[in-house]
Amino acid sequence: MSDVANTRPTLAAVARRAGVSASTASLVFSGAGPVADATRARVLEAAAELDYAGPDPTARSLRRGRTGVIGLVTEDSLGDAFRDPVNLALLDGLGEELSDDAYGLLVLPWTGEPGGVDLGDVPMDAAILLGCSVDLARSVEILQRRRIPIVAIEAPPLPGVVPIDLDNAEATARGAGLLRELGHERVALVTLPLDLARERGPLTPEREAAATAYTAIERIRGARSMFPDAVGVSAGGSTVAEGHAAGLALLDVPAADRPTAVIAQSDLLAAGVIRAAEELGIDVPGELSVLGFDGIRLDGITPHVLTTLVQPSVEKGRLAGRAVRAALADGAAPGSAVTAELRRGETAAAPRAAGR
Amino acid sequence: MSDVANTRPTLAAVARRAGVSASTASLVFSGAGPVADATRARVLEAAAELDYAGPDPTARSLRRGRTGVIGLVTEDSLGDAFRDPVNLALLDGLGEELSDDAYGLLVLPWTGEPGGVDLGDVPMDAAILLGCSVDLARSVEILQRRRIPIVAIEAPPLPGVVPIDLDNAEATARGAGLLRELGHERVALVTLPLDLARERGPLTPEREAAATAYTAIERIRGARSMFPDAVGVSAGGSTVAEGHAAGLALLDVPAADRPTAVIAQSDLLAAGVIRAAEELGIDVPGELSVLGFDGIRLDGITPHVLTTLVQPSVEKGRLAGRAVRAALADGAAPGSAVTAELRRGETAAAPRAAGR
DNA sequence: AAACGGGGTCGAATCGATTCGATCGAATCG
DNA sequence: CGATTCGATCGAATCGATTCGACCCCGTTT
Repeated sequence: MSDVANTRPTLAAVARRAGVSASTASLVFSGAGPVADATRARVLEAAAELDYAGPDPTARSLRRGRTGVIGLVTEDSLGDAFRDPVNLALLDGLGEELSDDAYGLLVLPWTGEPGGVDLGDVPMDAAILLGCSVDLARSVEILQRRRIPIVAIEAPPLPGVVPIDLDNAEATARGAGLLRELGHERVALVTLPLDLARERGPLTPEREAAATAYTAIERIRGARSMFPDAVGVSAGGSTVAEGHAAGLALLDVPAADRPTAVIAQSDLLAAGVIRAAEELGIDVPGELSVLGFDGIRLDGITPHVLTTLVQPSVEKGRLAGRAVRAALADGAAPGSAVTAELRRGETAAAPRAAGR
Repeated sequence: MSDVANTRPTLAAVARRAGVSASTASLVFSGAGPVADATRARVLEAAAELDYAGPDPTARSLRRGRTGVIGLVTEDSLGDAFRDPVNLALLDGLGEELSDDAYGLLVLPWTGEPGGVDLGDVPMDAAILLGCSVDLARSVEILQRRRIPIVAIEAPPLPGVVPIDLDNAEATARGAGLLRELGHERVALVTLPLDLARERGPLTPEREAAATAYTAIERIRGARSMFPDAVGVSAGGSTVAEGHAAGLALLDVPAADRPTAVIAQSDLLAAGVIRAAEELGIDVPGELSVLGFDGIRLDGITPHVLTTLVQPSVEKGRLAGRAVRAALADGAAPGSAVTAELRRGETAAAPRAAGR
C-alpha cells in the first residue's frame, strides 16, 4: 500500500500479496496448469485490490515469442489504401480469417524512405504485403532475417515469400481478346500508377520500362499481348476522378485519332473514362468501348453494367489470411493463385456500331 | 558457426563475435552513446556475418516501455469501418500526425464479446476509440488500469478519456432549423445504426431508449429539439443502399402521409433517400427536402449538391493524432471539439414548392 | 504397508534487449 | 607534472512475464 501506489502493479506484486509464487499467479491468469480454487480466488482478489489489469502484453510477447499482431504493408497513405474498394473487399476476407485467432492488423504505410516506419522495428508475427512494388525488396530482406513469414498479394515472385496471385496479364489479355474479336484496332490504355511517384501522363517506353508497380505492369503486358502498339495514359490513382482526367486526355482529340476502345486497369478508372466520354458526347458503347478491371459494385457511379474482369477480392483476403495462419502454425505456407473472369457487360460493342 | 545456425541470432551473439560487451553492441544499434568508429565497424561486421536483423522489437518494447503502436478501436468489421468516407478522411488526418513519429496503427475491430480481441491483450501505447458506443466502457476500464491513454472520437464523456467532439446535436438542430424556417412540419428521420446489432426498422421510443450508438443518439436529440414528434427509421449502416431502403420505407406511402422533409444522419443515407424518391417519382427538393450530414464528396452518386452539415473529418483525425502524441509525450492530453457547418445545397426547399 | 500416481505449488532459468553507474586510459589544463 | 575531464567500454540490474523440472503431500492400488 506504500510504494505500489504510483507505479503499475506487476504479476509479482499480485503474487506476493496473495502469498503465492509468481509462477502460480501466472497460471491463474494464463489458464494453463492446475490451480486450486481457493488459490485462484486469492490471487484474483489480490489482483483486484491492487487494480492489476492482467499480464503485460509486451512481456508476454517477449516470453512467448508471439505478439498477436500481423502487419499489413501498403504503399499508399493510410486513407488511400482503403479508398480502393478492392482492398476493402480484401480486408473483409482477411478479417474473416484473422478474427478467429484474435489477431490484430497493424497497418503500415510504406512511403519509401524518409522518416517512415522501419519494418524492422515493428513487433509483428507475420507480414502481408499489399500492392507493393519492386522497391520493397530491401524491406522484405529485413523481415526475412527476422524469420517473419511474408505473404505478398500480387507481387513479383520473391524467394521465401508466399504469393497470393491473380492472373493479371492473362485476364487482361482475355478482355483485350474480346475487344479484338469485336473488331477494335485502335485501343488505348488507362493504367494504374506506375510507381510510388504516381505521376500521371502519357505512357512512353521509358516510363513503362521504369515502372515498379507490379499489378500495373502485368496488366499492361496482358493488354500488349493483343495490342502491342496501344497508346496509353497512366493515372495517379485508382479513382473516378483520375479516370476522368485520363479519359479526357485520350478522347478530347479529333475523331480520327480517337481510340475506339479503352482498356482501363480498374473499374473506377473505367467509370471515369465513361464519364469523360459522356461529357464529350461520345456514345458508350456505340462509339467507344470501355473495359474495366475488378468487378466492384459501381452503385450509381455509372448507369451501365461495366464490361470488366471480375476478380475474387474477398477470396484473395481469405487466402492471405489462411496463408498467414498456416505459416504461423506449421511454418509451411501454401501459396495460391486466383483468376479474374471476363464479364460481358454493356460497355463493349463492335466499333462504330452507331453506323457513322 | 555450429549452434547458431538454426536459431535467430541475438544481440549478445553479435557482441560476443565482435569481442565487445552486449552494452556496447546495443549502443551501436540504438545510436545513443559514443562508440569508437573501429568498434562500431567491428560490431556491424559481426552482425552481417551472423545475419542479424537488428534488435528484436519485442524485447526493445519491453525494456523501453514503448511499442510504437497505437490501437484504433472500431465497432465495425475491418472492411466496413473504412467503407465510410468520413472515417477515411479521419484516417488521412491521423496518418498525417502519426507518421512523423513512425507510429503504426493497429486496427482492432471490437465485436462485443465472443472470441474477439481482448483489448487488454494487445500491446499498444495508446488507443483511439472510433465511433464507439456505450458498451465499450468495460474495455475502457481495462485500458485505464493499464495506464494507456485513450482518445475517443465522438463518444459519451468518460473520466480520464480525452474527447474529440463534434457538435452532433447542435449541428443537427441547426439543419432542422433550416427545414423549419422553410416551413416544413412533417419531417422524418433516417438514423445511423442504433447499436451493435444494427437492426433496421422504425424508430420506436423503446428502441431509442435502448440505443447505444452515441453519434446516432446525439443527432436524434438535435433533430427532436426542432421536431419532437418526427417519425423515423434506423438504417443498418451508413450506405447508399441502406438509405435507399429506409427512403422507400418512409416514402412509399400515400402522399398525404408522406413527410415533406427527411433528416438523414449521413450523406450516404441522404443519397439513398434521394434515389428512392426519384424512383417513386417524388421531386427533390420540390416535393421532398433532404438534409444530410458529413459533407463528403458524392461524386456522381447524386446530381444535386446536398444540403448537409459539413464536418471537418480530416481535422478530427489530426486532432486525435495530436492528442495521442501529447498524451504520450507529456502525459497531458488536450481534448477538443469541432463544429459542423450547415451547407445550403440544392436539396432543401419550401414544402410543396411544385405548387400542388 | 510400501509403492505409485497425480494434483498443486514453487524456484530458477529464460525471452532479448536497454541503461545506469563504474572503470580505465588518454588527452587537456593550469 | 599532477589533477581533471572526457571518451569508450563493460558489468550488472532490470523490464514483466512464462515455463520446465522438481518437490511435497495425500489418496489409491495390490
